[in-house]
Amino acid sequence: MANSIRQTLKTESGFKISGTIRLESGGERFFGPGPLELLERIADTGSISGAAKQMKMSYKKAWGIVHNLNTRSKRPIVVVQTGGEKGGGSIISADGWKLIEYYRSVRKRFILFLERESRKLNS
Amino acid sequence: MANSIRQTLKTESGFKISGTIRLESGGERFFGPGPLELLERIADTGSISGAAKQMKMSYKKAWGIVHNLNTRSKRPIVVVQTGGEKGGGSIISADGWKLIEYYRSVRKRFILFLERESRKLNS
DNA sequence: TATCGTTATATTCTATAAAATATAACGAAC
DNA sequence: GTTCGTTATATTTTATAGAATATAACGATA
Repeated sequence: MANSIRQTLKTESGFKISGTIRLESGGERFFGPGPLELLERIADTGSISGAAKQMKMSYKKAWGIVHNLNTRSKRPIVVVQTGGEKGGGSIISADGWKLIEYYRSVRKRFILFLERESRKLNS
Repeated sequence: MANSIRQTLKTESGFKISGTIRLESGGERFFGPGPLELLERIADTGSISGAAKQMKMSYKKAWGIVHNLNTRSKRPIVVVQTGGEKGGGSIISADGWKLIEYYRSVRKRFILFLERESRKLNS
């Protein structure tokens, strides 16, 4: 492959290989970069609405993601409290944290894969 | 990580790790699974319109993809003939084929990566 | 029970994407 | 110069996604 494509790709001023990975169950998407960031910000802010605001995402959409995660897991990923002091809030469950950590670890290896491939391409 | 997430993921009836990869230049997407399939079908049918029909995609969209590939490459990926015998047609250029082969080879390694990770997860 | 900010949900509006339709240009072959 | 199926392009219509708005429920605390 040390031929005209590589040539082409290089002369096109720096091609990169990028991508995304996600978890799916039963053919349906379950978890990916979007939900990951949302969970991280829920952990930060302590609420769905706060996380949504940070991501400039509508509360409705953020709530939908959380709802989807929770209804498709047998145990909740986000523990939600409606009402109460300060009106309520949300925290990441232990399972939620494990999910986050697992996805992060796979993503880390994925990024290494991409870097290896990009190096191979530009050499 | 041999703990409750794995447990969770397994009991959720077979989690898989899936994903997509693409080539990008200058931060913009250049090539991915969609264009790959389109090019393959153009090679099969000898025309953009035939490929579009096979993919149940509008001709306009297919043409847009081809146009994008060609205008962003210094040499055409798809050689297009308008008019002529049988009205015209399109063929994949040598550069186009190299692009296809390169993407396929990266994708092959990516699939191996996904399989390895999925095995790791379910063990 | 009045207050608070959040969760929960429905509804309406808007912007974007996709589909559908239409039409012209093309050039070899007859 | 007529025909052919394709490329090329504009326009209109439709469908989908997202944003915006509104409102109720919630439950601890004062």
